[in-house]
Amino acid sequence: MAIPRAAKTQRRTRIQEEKEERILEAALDVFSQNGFRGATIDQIAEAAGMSKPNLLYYFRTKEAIHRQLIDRVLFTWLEPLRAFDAEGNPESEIRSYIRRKLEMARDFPRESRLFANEVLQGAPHIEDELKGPLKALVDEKAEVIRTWARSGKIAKCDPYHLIFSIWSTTQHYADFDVQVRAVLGQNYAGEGRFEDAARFLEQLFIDGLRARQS
Amino acid sequence: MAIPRAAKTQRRTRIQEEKEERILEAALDVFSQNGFRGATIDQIAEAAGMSKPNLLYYFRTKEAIHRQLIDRVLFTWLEPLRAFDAEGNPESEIRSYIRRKLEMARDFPRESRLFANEVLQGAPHIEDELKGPLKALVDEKAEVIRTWARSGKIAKCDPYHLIFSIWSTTQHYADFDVQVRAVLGQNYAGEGRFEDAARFLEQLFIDGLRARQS
DNA sequence: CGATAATTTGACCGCTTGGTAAAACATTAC
DNA sequence: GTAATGTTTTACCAAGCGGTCAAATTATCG
Repeated sequence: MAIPRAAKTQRRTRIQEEKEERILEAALDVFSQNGFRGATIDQIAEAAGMSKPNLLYYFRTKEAIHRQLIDRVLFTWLEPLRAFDAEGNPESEIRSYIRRKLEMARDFPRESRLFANEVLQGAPHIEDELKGPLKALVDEKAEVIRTWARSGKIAKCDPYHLIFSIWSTTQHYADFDVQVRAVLGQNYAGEGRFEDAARFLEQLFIDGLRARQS
Repeated sequence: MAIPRAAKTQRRTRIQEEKEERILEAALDVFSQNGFRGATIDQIAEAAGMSKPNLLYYFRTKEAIHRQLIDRVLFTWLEPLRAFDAEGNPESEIRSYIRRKLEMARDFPRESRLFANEVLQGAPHIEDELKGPLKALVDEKAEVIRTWARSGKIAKCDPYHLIFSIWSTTQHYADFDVQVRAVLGQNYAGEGRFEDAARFLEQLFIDGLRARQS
């Protein structure tokens, strides 16, 4: 009798732990490439090397898999912003924020695309998280930036749009990877593009935000 | 007898013209919100106010609708970059390019999202266009930028990443609109965000690219 | 008008999809 | 060992999907 699925007992078995991980890993592949509606349970099951009903034994619905993935990603995705330190040196804080975000785009492109897919399609599953925790965190860091600007450490600028522009420029290398590769062409498209991007973006933001007297 | 669908005669009737337009308009809504796989013909037909078989009388397959939409968008989407003038003043050229791209994000967000959806999911339908015409155009304009940099009119920088960063920052306001609204909150989220964005981005890029002696 | 071509509809098909039921099989605890 | 629990499989279903077909309807033109 196994009516209640894999969650009746509080303790998760070794098998549960391992299989759920495999499913999430496979689902990340599939969701990030096809979006929620475009992904099928069969695809995920095959990628995870198990049958569809077996997968559904661990996650009752497609949405359940997606939700858990999104929750994870959302958390780690904001890590770099959380690390933004009000006490640190503005220039080096911004510089290392850009660098960290770029590293994430390079090392976790699937996570970035999962998130992009979700937001692009109207964020039907995470509107609350965006309006709640995300907004709160951004508000907090925006205040830090505003303080820096007021004390003349960086140029006066709208902190929200500054954050948006760092998000968009860095995530571009994950979300629009195909386009970036197509434009740069074979010759250029080694992983070196991330270093070139880092150099360019650091120059742009640091020089663009350098405090001016005018 | 109407065996060959709406294309046998070279001359397109008034009805054809009008219905096809209505279908494409509806399809833009649906595709841009759900991506290709996520969109259904029924949805598009309903949005266009006609029955599914009727829609399929004008476009034989779902892909045919999508392809035509993509072709259109791709063309108009590159218009601002094409307008980039080698003879013009670098600062004002860059400034107006940013402004135009932002206007497009504001006025044609569905087109932007259609494109983003496509690229995000690996650009299965437009890889050739990216590697061909798009790359060619970017290569050309990159050379212009490089010339400006060499002659000291703007700071030395990687022209490709400069273009990427303008694309990403401006399109962000269309593609990630939900997130932008969520973060800015009710108070801020009037259309004024585009003006704030324009101010910020112009400042960032102009100051970030101002020629330096160092 | 009448004929011919263009358009629209309703019924339908085969396939894929998310999800279920129940029984077979494996593991663990005593 | 054996009983209880946890896991996996096989067979299946109802709904949704892209698309077809033939008949019905409407527009066009001489």
